[in-house]
Amino acid sequence: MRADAARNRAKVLKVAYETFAEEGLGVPIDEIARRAGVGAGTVYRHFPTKDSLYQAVVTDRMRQLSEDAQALAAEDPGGALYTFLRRMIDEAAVDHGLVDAMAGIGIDMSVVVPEGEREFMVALGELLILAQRAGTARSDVDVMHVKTLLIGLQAMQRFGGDSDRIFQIIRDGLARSS
Amino acid sequence: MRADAARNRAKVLKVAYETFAEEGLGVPIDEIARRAGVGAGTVYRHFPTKDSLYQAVVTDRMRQLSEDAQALAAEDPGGALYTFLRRMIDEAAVDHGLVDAMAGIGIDMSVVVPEGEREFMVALGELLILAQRAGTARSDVDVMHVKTLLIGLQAMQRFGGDSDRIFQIIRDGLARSS
Amino acid sequence: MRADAARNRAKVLKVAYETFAEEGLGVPIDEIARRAGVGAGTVYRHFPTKDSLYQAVVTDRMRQLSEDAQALAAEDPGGALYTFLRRMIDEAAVDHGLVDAMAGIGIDMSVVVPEGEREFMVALGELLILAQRAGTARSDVDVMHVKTLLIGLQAMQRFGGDSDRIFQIIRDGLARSS
Amino acid sequence: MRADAARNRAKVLKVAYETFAEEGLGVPIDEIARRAGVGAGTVYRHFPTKDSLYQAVVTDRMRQLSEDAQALAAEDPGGALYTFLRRMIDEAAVDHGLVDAMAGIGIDMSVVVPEGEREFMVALGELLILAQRAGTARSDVDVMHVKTLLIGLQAMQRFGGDSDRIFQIIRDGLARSS
DNA sequence: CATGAATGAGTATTCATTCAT
DNA sequence: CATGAATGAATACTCATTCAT
Repeated sequence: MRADAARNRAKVLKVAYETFAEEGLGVPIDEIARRAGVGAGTVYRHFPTKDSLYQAVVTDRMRQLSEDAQALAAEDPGGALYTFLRRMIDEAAVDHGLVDAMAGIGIDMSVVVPEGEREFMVALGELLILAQRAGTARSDVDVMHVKTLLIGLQAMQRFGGDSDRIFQIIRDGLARSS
Repeated sequence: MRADAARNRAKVLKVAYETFAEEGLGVPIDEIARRAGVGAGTVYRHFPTKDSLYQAVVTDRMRQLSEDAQALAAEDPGGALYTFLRRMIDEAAVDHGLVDAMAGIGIDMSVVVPEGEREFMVALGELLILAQRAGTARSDVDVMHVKTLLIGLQAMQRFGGDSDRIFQIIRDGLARSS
Repeated sequence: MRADAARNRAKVLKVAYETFAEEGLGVPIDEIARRAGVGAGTVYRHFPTKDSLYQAVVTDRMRQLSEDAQALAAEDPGGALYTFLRRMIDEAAVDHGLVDAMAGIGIDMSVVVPEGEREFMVALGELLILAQRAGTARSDVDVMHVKTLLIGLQAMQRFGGDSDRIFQIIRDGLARSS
Repeated sequence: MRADAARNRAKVLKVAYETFAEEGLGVPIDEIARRAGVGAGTVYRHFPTKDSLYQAVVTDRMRQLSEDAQALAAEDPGGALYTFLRRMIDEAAVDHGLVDAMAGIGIDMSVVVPEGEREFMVALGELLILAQRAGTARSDVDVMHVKTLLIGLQAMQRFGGDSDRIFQIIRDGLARSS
């Protein structure tokens, strides 16, 4: 790919993420093209359908998150899981329910983002194992449970309310020895 | 209201709930009218905008749920909270993320369904107090926390996975004496 | 026709005139029914189509005008023509372009209101003849010319501006001995 | 603007003028698109609302008229005013009451077409001054009076009847030394 | 390759008219 | 007769996608 093409792709991806987060998934492709400073045709060259753009945005985001998780694991193995969950929850507000909105529209993320998803799960799994070793997470849960709790926590965060107490409840439940 | 009008209104509401649940909020009004066996104009007579139909569907559902909650409280005061949560979670699969989908579309339920909401919160609050009295819920949570957890649990249920373990985690977290 | 039916008919006619004048011809029949305090069905009983209501409104108005013209002729034969024109022009603002709006919508009044029209022309003709006898109108014009000027004057009045000077110009043109 | 886009814009404008004149303002945009041989979307790209299309049509027409007026002034200063009025009146039949129809629909041209309007008034003002210098127009009228008379003349023309005599009456009134 | 103009199917909403109550 | 609920055709406008420039 030519350098300028790659630059355009990256620019569109970034703008798309921000725009979806700000305005919801309903924003027209034209609007994203405008904000990215390219023609609509250029968006379509890189992402042949709107769904493929959704997918690319989410994959990209998951990659970033996986990297964050790895960095946290290196810094503070025992506390990384909760730090990471807390961070993702806080960012859920920014994402404005991207994933749920997609679900609401009938897009099944697990089908649509298999690669990014796998990477992400691996990274999350690492954090869980470290926490279990450190005794801060019960042993009868696996990475899917944590992923599920994460989904729930994000939903709760978006719903609003006393997120500290909620986080504490989940943390207590997750830490309790079974 | 005339008998036939009331019948149509109820029919439309029922069909709308089912159709939104099945197909998502995107279904055209025409489709709902078709399924309800009425003209599109009839839907619009009762619900002058699509948003008002969303709102009516949710209000209606909340009323049902409030009634369910009251019935449960009468039967089994101590266990009612968890029975109710469990039931709502199971039904979340049917709802197919109605509320989240609405959020994704930019509809703020708390603005849109104040009456039904209030009733529902009162009923849920009853259950919480009964549980606290029975010692099955920690005392440092209020009804908003429970509502928030419910939102999260529904999101998790829709996400799929081992809902029993998840429910147990939340229950443990909620029951833990603070 | 029963007394209440007649009362309804008159009420609808009055309300329709006022409403069309205020809001334009676009107002839904339902709105007129509402303002008249009757059901939509009742409007349709008396005026089976919207066009027939337009027609009835205009016919009714013309009948009033004819009566006005006759009264003026009796009072002041020489000046009646100009007084009448002036009055109609002033009322044009109230009518808000009823007739022109109808023309704009593709309704041809001359086809649609033959009776009322004829009466009106007779009354106007009377005024013209009286004015010609009194020497205040040139002799090379007939009632159609006056009607046409009236149409124009109403258009000008609605357009706004210095209606006195305009009226004077027309009056000068109409009075000038040919 | 790209050449093809400009061509489409012009084509739509031309077709819209003709179609409004023929069929009234009620014609669906789809119909105009069809007649212009473009998709509905194309009409909307150039004129994002129907009102903006009305406005563009009128602005365009006023520009043509201003040019006509200037040409006439150059040819025959003394007679230009009446020649121009006469011409506009004759063309009023073609316009089929565009402006009045707009007024009937509730569109205020003076708000909507300020630029085209100003140009037109300037051109008309020129003609009036030339006529006053040549002694063929009374000195106590200004350009607004003439504009108003024009509106009225067009209304009369559309109404039908003996337009020559009418024109003569107005001309006599306008020429009469005050 | 990039651009942005064109396409046209899709949809919420309105309203004249009919008809069951 | 009166009512107002039901009908459904009509229409402005949007936006994903294609394609000429």
